[in-house]
Amino acid sequence: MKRKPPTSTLSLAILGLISQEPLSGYDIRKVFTTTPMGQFSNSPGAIYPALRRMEKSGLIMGNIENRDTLRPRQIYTITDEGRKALKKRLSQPVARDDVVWRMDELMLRFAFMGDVLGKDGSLLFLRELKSRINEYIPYLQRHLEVQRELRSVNGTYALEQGIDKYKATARWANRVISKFQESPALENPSGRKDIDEGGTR
Amino acid sequence: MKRKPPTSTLSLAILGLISQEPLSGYDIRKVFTTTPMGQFSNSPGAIYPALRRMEKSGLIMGNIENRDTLRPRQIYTITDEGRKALKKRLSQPVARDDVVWRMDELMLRFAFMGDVLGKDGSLLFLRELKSRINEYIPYLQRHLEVQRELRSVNGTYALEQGIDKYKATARWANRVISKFQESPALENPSGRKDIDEGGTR
DNA sequence: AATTTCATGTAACCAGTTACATGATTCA
DNA sequence: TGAATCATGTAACTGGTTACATGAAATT
Repeated sequence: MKRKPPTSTLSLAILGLISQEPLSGYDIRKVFTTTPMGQFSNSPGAIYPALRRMEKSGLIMGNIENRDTLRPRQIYTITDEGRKALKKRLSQPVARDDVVWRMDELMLRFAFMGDVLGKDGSLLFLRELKSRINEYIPYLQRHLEVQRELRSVNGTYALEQGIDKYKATARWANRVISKFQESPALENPSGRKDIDEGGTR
Repeated sequence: MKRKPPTSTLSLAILGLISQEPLSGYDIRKVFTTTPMGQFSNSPGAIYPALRRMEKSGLIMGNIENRDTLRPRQIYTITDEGRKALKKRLSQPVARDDVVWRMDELMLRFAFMGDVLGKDGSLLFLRELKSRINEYIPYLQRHLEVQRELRSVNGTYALEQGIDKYKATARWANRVISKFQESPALENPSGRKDIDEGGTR
């Protein structure tokens, strides 16, 4: 019986990494412990069980390297089903709830989106993100007034910080949108590397 | 046997709310569903068990209102032990790991800190927060270079967004620090309300 | 009379953390 | 030869989500 695919942020991070190149559990841990991706957990007690869950649901496939030797390695490769699931997950429209509760996951989606959805998909994502943020900010600002009336000084400032962060993200989205529009509109949704896509640096 | 006090963000949010005034589980849910505090979960399946855990560990005490009537309400009040635990949790120094993994909790701490630690405590917290962020940003910027070399366009931008957010928070901290310093340095660590503390608005 | 709100809860499920365990291999 | 690294894993615990259940009271 195939289990249904896990949907945690960690699973997405792992699937995204494996989609770029086959990796072992240890490789994944290394990425998590040595890069800012570590925000999505780095404990073996999370990664190994997640890998097995993902294998059981058919998103990835483990191949034992050095079988029969003293130090076997499970190298996981993404399956066609996994690629389809990844694409589906990256293609989800940006919802208000994502902006409220799952900003980390949104940024993770954006980070892995380039190879899968290309520049066009990324642009669509950024425009949606901007819209959802701009719809959410007024709600927060109304609550700012409520907080002020409650005379909770710290509470008011804390809310202001939340608003600041969303504004910073909206500005970032604008900046990236213009950069994407400036550079030659080469589409690349297939995973192949464009020659010199980064030529504007 | 008393269980040891829960340490989740949700527990802190609940303890902070109850420290301001006695509340029922339903009251707490209402706060979570109608304000931006809802980020810290709003499901009854999280709140009611959390309340019972906190009661078992002695942080709060439930009193049944309308006992014997058809609609009893459990009103929870913070205990002395709970107040002590809250103060201790709010007084923790800001660690690098907090900045990396638990920004939400840090902001929650700041929001509840005013009544418990006063303006001095809040200032100390903000200065620590600023330092930890400024120590962390260079690490992120080094990884920005790595990402650029990997020619992962989206990955690079995603990291930039992370840095932007931290920078926005550092600027916010600076702003609040100056505001706290401008206004008359009335200390208020006792929970009593200063008359017109919000006079600078 | 029907719907919404008040108020509290449970059960099944999922998944993450901490801490520990194992044993080979490489390096100093 | 002892430490660090490679590589994989488990167990106990904690706690959150979804979905469901119950039933009174207030509202329309």
